[in-house]
Amino acid sequence: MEPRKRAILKAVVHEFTESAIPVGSQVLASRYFLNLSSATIRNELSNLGDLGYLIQPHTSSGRIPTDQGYRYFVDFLMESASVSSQVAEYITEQIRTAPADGQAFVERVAMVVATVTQNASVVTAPHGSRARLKHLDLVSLEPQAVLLILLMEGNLLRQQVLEFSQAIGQGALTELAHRILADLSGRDRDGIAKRVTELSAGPEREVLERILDLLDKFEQGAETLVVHDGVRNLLKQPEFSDANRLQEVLEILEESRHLSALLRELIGESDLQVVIGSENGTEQLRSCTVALTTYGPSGRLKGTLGVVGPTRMQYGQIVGRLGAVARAASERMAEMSA
Amino acid sequence: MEPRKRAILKAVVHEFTESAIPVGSQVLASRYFLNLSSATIRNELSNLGDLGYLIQPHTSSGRIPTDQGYRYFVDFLMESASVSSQVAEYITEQIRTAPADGQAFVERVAMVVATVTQNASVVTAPHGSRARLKHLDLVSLEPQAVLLILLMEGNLLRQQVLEFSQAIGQGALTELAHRILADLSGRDRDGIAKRVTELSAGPEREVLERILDLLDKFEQGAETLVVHDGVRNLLKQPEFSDANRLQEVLEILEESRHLSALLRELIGESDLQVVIGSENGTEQLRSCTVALTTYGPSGRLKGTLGVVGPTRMQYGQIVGRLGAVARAASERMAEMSA
DNA sequence: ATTAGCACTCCCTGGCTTCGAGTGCTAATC
DNA sequence: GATTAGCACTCGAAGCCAGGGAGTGCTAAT
Repeated sequence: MEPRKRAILKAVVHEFTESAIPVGSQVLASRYFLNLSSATIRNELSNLGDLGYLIQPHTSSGRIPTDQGYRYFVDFLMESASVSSQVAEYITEQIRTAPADGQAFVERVAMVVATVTQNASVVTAPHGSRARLKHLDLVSLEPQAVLLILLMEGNLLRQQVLEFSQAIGQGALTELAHRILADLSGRDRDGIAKRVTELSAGPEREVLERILDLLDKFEQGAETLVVHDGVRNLLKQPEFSDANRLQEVLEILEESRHLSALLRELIGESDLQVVIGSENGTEQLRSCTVALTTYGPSGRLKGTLGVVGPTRMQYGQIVGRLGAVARAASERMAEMSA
Repeated sequence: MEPRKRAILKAVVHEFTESAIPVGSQVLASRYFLNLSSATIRNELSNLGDLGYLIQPHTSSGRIPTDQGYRYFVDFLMESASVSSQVAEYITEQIRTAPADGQAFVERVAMVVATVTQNASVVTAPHGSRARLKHLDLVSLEPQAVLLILLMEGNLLRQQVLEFSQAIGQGALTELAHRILADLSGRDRDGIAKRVTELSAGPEREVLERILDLLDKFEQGAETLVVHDGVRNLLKQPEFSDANRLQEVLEILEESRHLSALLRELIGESDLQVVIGSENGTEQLRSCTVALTTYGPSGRLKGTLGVVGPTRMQYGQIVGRLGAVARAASERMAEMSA
């Protein structure tokens, strides 16, 4: 595409993401292209329309970018904005003072992302099949019911009730927990799986199998911790002044089952993913952009962090700030689990 | 107040909570009072207006209840609706299959409340200064940093990082945790406080003091677990078709710090609390009703469970269903921690 | 005390007009 | 050949007006 077309597309996206009103040839001429006449720009706009990058809500209105237009912008024109020192300070301060508790930490991250991007945020706790077991405990509830407590890397506590076929006292449980912990501490999922195969039947093997179950459940996603925040920010955007739009989005956000599956699908392997409007397989998100990145203390342990907002979002700024939060959160976690 | 006035007020509230349109004398005459003329009803409506129970959005429109009108309705006219067997089944099924994990359990309860009331729900985990310690663990993170894990009644796990003045190995920590647990298991906050005073300085006392800190922090509220769900339901209500209204409410719901303070203040000692519109001290909730009840497995352990919705809510039905959920959740918890 | 009758109020709706920003096209210009 | 001035045209937004209707308050009759 010719440089001038690119420049005009970029200007349209800039202008529209800020003002939310369709942009016409005159404002472009007067604010961005002083050496071009509005007529010239009209021609270019018309071409960009033919190429599928821009659309007119109705004849004789200004242009707004199509999903494809945003896509081109994000892929080729966007500059990831540097983060102002004020915002950077806010981020580091909030992350520095975040609690070490895995759940609470994730909630703090979600709050920070929502605040600095002024959109809705979505965050999953760092996890991964390579995450290592840090601690484990067995607590007797009823004669045959036992609470299994797992502490994984990332200080994420998990609990699950196990039903034993016969009663075991707390003393025996404690002893059992010790033995298992000594055996498994520092192992990841596969390490534990290997250990299971080596054991003969008995309570120890039973517990190990349940631990594996639990880990797999978290990994396979149904139970992955996903929190969201900042829905209130979406209400400030004109595209959500109509309640129905927001309702669709909320249905996705509040159903964390859907959400975790969605995130898993979207983020794939890449480090930064921007999914624009109809690129979302999910019907309810067709007017939203989801921007995601990963964070975590190590390669073994990765969480997802991102925003959900109208396709008309300030991509450059948001990508920049997402990165800043991800970096801060990763560093903090590395300290925590050092 | 004369019986007939009460009947008419009741009819107005019924009609308006269902239709959301101001109700006039004719619909009342034709649907509720076949033996009265619309003119008679007009007189009564006018009187009810003078008494402050009804208001007209504009001259020559039907009446809608004032906050005071709803208050009278709730105090004297409302019949807590019995829960249909279908809904009752849904509730028991969802609660029965809820995970034993304290956090996840609360989230399930919030989901159920939101679903059966079709409003936004708010739920806190059962807690209380009389709750008993069930289990405790110390895990070494860094040489001098130790993760304290507490399991309280209600299967609510809490964690906090302790910084020790000197390094302690995991072996010593495990031994310490055992000793403390043997000492404190089954004690409540005051029991632990008493034990602290009896101990001389040392790592054991240090840990006990931190445990007390942690417990008090949860009780005093800043850290009380509060979850909400069902915001999407509010969007179906016409009073929130205007995004600004919803934004105010969301600011309260999403700021769980505010929320927990609010709940603590509202619920007081009573078992069922309905706070209507401007009765809310909180400015942002002036057009909302908050209905709360308590639940928990025992007198020692009480959580709050309730809804936030427009003042025009179906009070009878909602109160009935809140009660049903509270009962189911209480029973389930009693089983869990038996 | 109740009710029929009636004038009145005020919102809602739909149609109409005006206004203006923006367009596409054509012909002139550089 | 690209650019631009000029111009007719389109279409939504906003304002205005009239008609319809639901609902009221008041008065007089029952």
